[in-house]
Amino acid sequence: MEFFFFERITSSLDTLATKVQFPPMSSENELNPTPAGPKPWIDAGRKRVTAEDVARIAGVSRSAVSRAYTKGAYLSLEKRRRIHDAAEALGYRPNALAAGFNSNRSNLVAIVTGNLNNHYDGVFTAELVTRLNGLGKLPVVIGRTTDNIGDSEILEVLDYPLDALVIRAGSVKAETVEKCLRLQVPVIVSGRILAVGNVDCLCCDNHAGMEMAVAEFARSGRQRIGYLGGHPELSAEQERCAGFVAAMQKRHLEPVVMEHADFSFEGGYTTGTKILQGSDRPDAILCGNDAMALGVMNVARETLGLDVPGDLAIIGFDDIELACWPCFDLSTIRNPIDVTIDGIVSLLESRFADPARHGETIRIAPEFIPRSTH
Amino acid sequence: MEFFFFERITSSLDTLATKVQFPPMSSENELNPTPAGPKPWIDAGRKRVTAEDVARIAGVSRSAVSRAYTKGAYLSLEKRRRIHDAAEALGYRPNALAAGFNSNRSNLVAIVTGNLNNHYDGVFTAELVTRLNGLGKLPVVIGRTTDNIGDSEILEVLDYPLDALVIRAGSVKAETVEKCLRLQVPVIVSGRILAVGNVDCLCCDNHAGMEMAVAEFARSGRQRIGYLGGHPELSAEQERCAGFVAAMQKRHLEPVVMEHADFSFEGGYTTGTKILQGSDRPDAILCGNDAMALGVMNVARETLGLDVPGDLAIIGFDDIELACWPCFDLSTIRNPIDVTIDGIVSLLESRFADPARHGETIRIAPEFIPRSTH
DNA sequence: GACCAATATGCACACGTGTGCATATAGTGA
DNA sequence: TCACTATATGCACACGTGTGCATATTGGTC
Repeated sequence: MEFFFFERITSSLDTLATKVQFPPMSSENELNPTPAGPKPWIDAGRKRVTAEDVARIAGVSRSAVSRAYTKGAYLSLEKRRRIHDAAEALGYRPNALAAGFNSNRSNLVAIVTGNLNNHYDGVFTAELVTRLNGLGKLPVVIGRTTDNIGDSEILEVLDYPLDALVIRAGSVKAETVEKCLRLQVPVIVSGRILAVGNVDCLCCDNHAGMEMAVAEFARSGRQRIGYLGGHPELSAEQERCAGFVAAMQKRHLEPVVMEHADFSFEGGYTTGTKILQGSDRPDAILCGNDAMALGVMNVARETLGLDVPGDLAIIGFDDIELACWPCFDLSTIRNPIDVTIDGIVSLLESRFADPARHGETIRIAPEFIPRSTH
Repeated sequence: MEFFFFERITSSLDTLATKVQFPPMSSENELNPTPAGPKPWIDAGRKRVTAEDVARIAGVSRSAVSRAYTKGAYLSLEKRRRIHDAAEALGYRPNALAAGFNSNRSNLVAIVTGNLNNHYDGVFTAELVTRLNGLGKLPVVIGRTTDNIGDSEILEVLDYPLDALVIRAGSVKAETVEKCLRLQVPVIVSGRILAVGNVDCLCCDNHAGMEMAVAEFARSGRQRIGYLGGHPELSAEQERCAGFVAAMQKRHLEPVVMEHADFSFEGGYTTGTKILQGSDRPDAILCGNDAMALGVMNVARETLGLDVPGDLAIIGFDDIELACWPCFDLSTIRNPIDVTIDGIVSLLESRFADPARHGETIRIAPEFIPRSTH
């Protein structure tokens, strides 16, 4: 009697099996034979199996099913087994969203990132995703590959009850962050410092990094130093540019050229061409990030046949994976992803433990990585 | 009287303001001044504002609030205005998860990807994320940067009611996919063909791609052709390797060497060193992907001082962005990401429209991109 | 047998929303 | 005034789960 439901499902599946058309056979077929038993096809009318269904099959109350998945809950061994069997037969898994729904934890953590095509941001996001997966969180990525992300996308994802929001968009408005906080969503900003209550921030000490780079150029006797930055609207660019200018002034040096591109290889290549073909060519270029530095290096070597570092010294910023490839071996300022991710995870855990704690700011120390381009 | 709730909130915030400690001031502070009015700090005890709260403030029923956010619903202009004002004052946004909870649409789409540090997979994921964002879906990324992802991670994310699951893990088991289908979660597999009912697949015609590459080597008179593939467990590698072997046999050519690495630059570099320093060096190497091809190229040029393509011809697979950088200018087989993503989105939409439709398989046509390394 | 603690189990509520249904009000035409 | 339609609004249910509370059963000790 109580097995009626179960029978209805299997019979429904058998009926379906005759109707559904298989995709064309492939060579994979014998490698991965479909095992015998009920075919796991999607049935338009049927919905996900719930605890109620399992309870009906196992002949227990729905509460018992819930307890079967709760460690430490009182439940007789006999029932636990019956429930487990029924769940197995039906393919039941507790709906984590429904569970989190009343415990007020969605496990959703949104990662808002600037431009995913930027190699550094891509690796950064991937690394953060990996860590969040390890913490049992669901990383929801919000980003674009074409352009930098805007604040409207952040507001959209806020419609979901996030456990936290990690923002890595250099131009996010303080006003937007405040809207997050009003919805009681903890915010962590990476890549810029934001003076808004309750927000945790991490940022590389870009100023110090640029000072290191200029010091290296000065030490090796470069006199005609140029600068190629990213989009001036981005916070990282503002700090790096200011750091460069300050370091130059300190040494009474005048920049030969100062240009801005878009933090991409293509940008570095195009603007690098303009700089190097200009009337007074620098003998050193400090780049706002590695991608642009590689673009400049390509112009120098491939297009103009210049010797790097003989004719032109180049220093980048970030230390992306490509920087240490033998063909580049780029001197650069490391903006350590691992340290930053560790910091984010640490801040997240502190915030989960005490949502109302005051905001904390972590400055990440950059490091000069001497290679062969300066 | 009915405004008691609102007053409680504001007074609670004002009390808090004296207790919470500000983060240290920064130079950003005057750029982004905190606007006057209630400070949007997180309050440990307070929860997200609900429609019920808005209803209380606006003096209407909760249904009315819901209708205020439903286009086309009957609601007097007067009420709509009052609700909008109250919502604005409280910072209310409908909880999208609760809304989707009973309409059986979570908007969550999981993307399971092999190794996020693989450049191709990284860009692929980023592009798919961008598209899904545009469709109003929440892309949940499951992946690792260290190793290839396993099936257990897929089963974990299945605890959430996904709208769909896009798998790009070359070694996913058919059994795992069946578990997804049993939970009524549509599955799209990219990068391999899986003969399981209701599953949509996309896969580049790797066999044809390798045939093109071998044809190019043969045309330019290369006789001593070697092969460097990825991990043999991955479906893409199996197809590519088989394609290479078949194309060679067809021309009565014997491979000089056949090795396998891990689809990474480092793998290509290390195994490339082994191949090129061996006793009989090939005059052409066909690589399983571009990353390894670039690794091989680095060994050849930087370490051994070989001329590419004079001493050694190289052809890769994928056509990643780096392949067309001037310093590489790598001849390769394009595995077009844009076409693949278009296909995924198209399959997704068909699947949403008719969840029970039979599985469809799309073969993506590869294209030979002649550059200067062959 | 009496008492108590430990174990087992079901009921009912909460979580936040959309919406079907019933009902109330306003507007229009005869 | 009546009938009919268009508009407006609230009640109550559904979605799937965890859990507090009350109650029932068991096992052990005096």
